[in-house]
Amino acid sequence: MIDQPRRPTLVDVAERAQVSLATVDRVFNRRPGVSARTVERVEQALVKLGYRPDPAAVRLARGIQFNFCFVLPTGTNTFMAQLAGQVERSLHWLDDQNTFGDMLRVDVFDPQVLSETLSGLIGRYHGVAVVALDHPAVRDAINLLVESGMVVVTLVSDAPTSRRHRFIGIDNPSAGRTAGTLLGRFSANRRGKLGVIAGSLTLRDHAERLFGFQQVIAAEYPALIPLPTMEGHDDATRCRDLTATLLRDHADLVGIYSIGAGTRGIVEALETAGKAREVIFIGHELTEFSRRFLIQGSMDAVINQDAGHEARSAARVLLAQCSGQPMVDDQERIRIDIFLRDNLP
Amino acid sequence: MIDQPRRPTLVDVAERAQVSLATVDRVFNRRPGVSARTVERVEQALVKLGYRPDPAAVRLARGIQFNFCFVLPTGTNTFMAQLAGQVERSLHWLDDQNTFGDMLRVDVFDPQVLSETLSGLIGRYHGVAVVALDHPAVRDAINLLVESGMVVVTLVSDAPTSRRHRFIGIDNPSAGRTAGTLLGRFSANRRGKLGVIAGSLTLRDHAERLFGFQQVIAAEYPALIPLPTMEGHDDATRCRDLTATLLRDHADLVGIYSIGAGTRGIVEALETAGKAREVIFIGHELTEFSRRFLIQGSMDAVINQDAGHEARSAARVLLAQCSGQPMVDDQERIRIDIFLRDNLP
DNA sequence: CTGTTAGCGCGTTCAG
DNA sequence: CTGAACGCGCTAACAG
Repeated sequence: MIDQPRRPTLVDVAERAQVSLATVDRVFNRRPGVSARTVERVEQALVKLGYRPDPAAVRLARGIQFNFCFVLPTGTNTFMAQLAGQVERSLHWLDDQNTFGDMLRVDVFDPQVLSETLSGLIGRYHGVAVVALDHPAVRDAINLLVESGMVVVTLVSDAPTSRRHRFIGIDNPSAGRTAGTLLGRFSANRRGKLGVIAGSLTLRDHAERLFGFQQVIAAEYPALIPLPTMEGHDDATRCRDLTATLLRDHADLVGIYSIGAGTRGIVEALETAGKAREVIFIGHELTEFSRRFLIQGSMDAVINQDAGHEARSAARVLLAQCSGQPMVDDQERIRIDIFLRDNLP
Repeated sequence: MIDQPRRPTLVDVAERAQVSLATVDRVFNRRPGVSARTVERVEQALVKLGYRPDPAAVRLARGIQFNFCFVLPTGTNTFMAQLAGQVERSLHWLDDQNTFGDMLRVDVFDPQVLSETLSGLIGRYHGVAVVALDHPAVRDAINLLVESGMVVVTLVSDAPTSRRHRFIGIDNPSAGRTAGTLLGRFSANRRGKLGVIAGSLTLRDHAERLFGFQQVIAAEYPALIPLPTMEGHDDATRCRDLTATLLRDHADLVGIYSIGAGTRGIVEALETAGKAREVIFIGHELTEFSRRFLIQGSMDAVINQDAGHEARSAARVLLAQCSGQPMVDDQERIRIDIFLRDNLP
């Protein structure tokens, strides 16, 4: 290939500034012990040559290694299983960056268990990514980690009042509004009730989605009346029964918004009642099931957060924070994906 | 931090296999000149220790440098400007990977110019990312590059019959179907005409979107009749005039699908006619304009491809192909984003 | 066939 | 205050 204009190295800069390699290094890394005059000369050479350190060489020379820990919920929720799988893959990637990662699975729904688990991590890792819970005990535990100098990011579910460095996940009120708009527009001016099934309203993200949803429906679609929100505890069987009740009690049911998991149960009930096409159904997270439901028409839209993206992003952000590198903000923003039958990946 | 179980190095493997560093290297990199017995021993040690090469060290030692070229269209189309900006940023990233990138802007709509430009790249780069055109001359030029040993990826617009290594962009027929479904469902069972404005139907991606769109409308929404497709040449003024004509001639216009650029003009005409709310309008690409139109309600949905994602993906894919590294397929799949007012980033 | 050795670009002692 | 020298993990000549 044609002339490779070899990128300038510290040696090049040293030559140009008529000093030694070590001196240039000291100036570049803002270490003390260099006379003002020399600093001046070196800095000139630095900018003149447009020096930029070779990240590979830096990593090699510094021999830096980090330890990260991913704390995920136990349980067999399809989305969390997906997330765990993707985190697993990110761990391999981290390995190549000379960083070791562990994955812990705990009952994040129990604030005590979660906060104790987190506290136990102090001093053992440089960074922690945790599917959090907005609870005082958890917040304190996170703050403890941060104060001890660790980098903490919350993943999927935030603890906004804590001092975590960053939240990696979607904007849940917006996700709820998105569901509301889709349901409203898909309803084709029909008039009637809306069923809303959450996992548990004590979960902040579910509560936030509900809020956004109700906001839009109330403001834009007065013909649609949301029924009291039910809690399906992310359980398919339970959701199925709730849906069956819904269908029995409300002949004018226009649509259902499922805020959490349990999608399978809802579709089952809809199909049993022969209303899978008639009732508009919107839920969260693209899984093998919701994917199938979209294709066969029993679901109308799926709001999704990309588990792979979230896992990779968490790994990248932790690494960037720990090693003081910049990051591409744009790349780390988790989108609120809308999937219809037509744009499935 | 706690015990860092230092990752095994080639030296560790060498010790364990009772051979020298060089021998291990030969075995690991499948180079000739090692006796079968030794190979055996070394491989055992390799797997036993779970050896994985340190990418940073490899890059440093190999001193590999690549030259990439990004070929983008000239013209001031907002999306292409976005793409160019994102490519610019990717070039910086590539720089850190010790890879130099150039960006060329040519009139890709002229097959001759494009194919000659491409042919001129032979031997000057290791990899090329090009916003292509499905034309025999272009296809031949791409094949020429590939045959000369270069890695070629098409970006945003494909040349599917060429031997490019990969296409980085969205599935356009699906994008068209997505627009069709949204328009159909948003139409709330209204009955009437649909305006369709493309940039130019000689552009493969526009033709593909149109195909998908019509497919869905014909099959699922018989109450909606697409009018003959018009060509706005991605020009706002022209699109405005076309839209004005459309509104004048068809009182029963239910919606408009804009396949290419020129969104601004369409909204202008809609607002002049006081029909911005009444007529459903769906278009492509999220820009500062379409963003505003979504918020103010003159657009109902935007189908988007993430220019930043595409630029980064092209860079990563080229690098991975050239250096023989694996890539995360999942991460390189460009999504068909749907944006409503509610889920704007 | 196998081992020794000199770098790659940078960080980090340790002398001067 | 400054410079020389070694090492990080790996590759690639060059010996043996």
